[in-house]
Amino acid sequence: MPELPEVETTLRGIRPYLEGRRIQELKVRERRLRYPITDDAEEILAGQRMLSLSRRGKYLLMGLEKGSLLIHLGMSGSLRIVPAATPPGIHDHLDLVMEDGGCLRMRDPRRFGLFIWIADPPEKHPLIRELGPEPLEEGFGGDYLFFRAGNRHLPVKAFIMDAKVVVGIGNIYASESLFLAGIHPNRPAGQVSAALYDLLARSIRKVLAESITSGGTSLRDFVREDGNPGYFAQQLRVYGREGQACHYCGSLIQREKIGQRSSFFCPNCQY
DNA sequence: CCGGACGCCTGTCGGC
DNA sequence: TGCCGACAGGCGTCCG
Repeated sequence: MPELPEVETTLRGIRPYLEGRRIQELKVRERRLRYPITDDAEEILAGQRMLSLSRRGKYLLMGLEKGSLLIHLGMSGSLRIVPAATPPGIHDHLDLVMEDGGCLRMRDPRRFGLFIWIADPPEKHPLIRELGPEPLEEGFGGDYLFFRAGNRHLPVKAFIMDAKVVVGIGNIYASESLFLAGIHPNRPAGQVSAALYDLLARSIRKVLAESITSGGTSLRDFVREDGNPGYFAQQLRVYGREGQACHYCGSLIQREKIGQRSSFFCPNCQY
């Protein structure tokens, strides 16, 4: 569920409560996430100072005095800052209690999320090592996408959702970006022109930046660190709007499965 | 190597 | 009211 804007929103929200502070203890109520939380995690984390927080794609990285925490929110995960005494709800799987009484609480009903400690630098970790460029940073643009697309036949929507190509774009923002660029999500990646990839790269940046400004998209699960929703759902142009009028031409927005994922597009504006 | 299908989990919603 | 299938923001693995 959380894509780059939701993870970025979460990062900005939790950073002031964590950066430079010392971890008092890790409390785990459910160890079975995507990878099980190992039995030594509590011992490793207790007493360590959190030196830095950052984001890589949809991963959150927390640099500690020794090693790092690697966190992913999967489909349904969220992180909130709560007073340590707040009773946990269902699916509140763990608390990272800080020495000042603040507490980072992870909720994840579907348990596709990840919370692991790693000893080596994160950029060497297999989950991070192969990731493509950040879409909002240098190194990402139309010429890069055009080059990577080569003669590939997969739908362009699946192509931009591949984290090895570019990180952070999930099902919502893929549909939104392709609408802005006027590209049909089912077009083979290798049959999109360099000029259109330039437009697509700009559209991706625009959509992600807009959403970050709005605090991300809340459809069902996503909440910000203070429990409030993000408001970008109100600005979605096609996602979730099947059967409704295209804001630009009035045609009815269609939904189609592409790569087992629902995709939304305007049949008139996108080709 | 590439692309598509599937599985991992729980919750919600709509139709019958 | 209850049941059942479809679907949900991600991603790794397997297979042809």
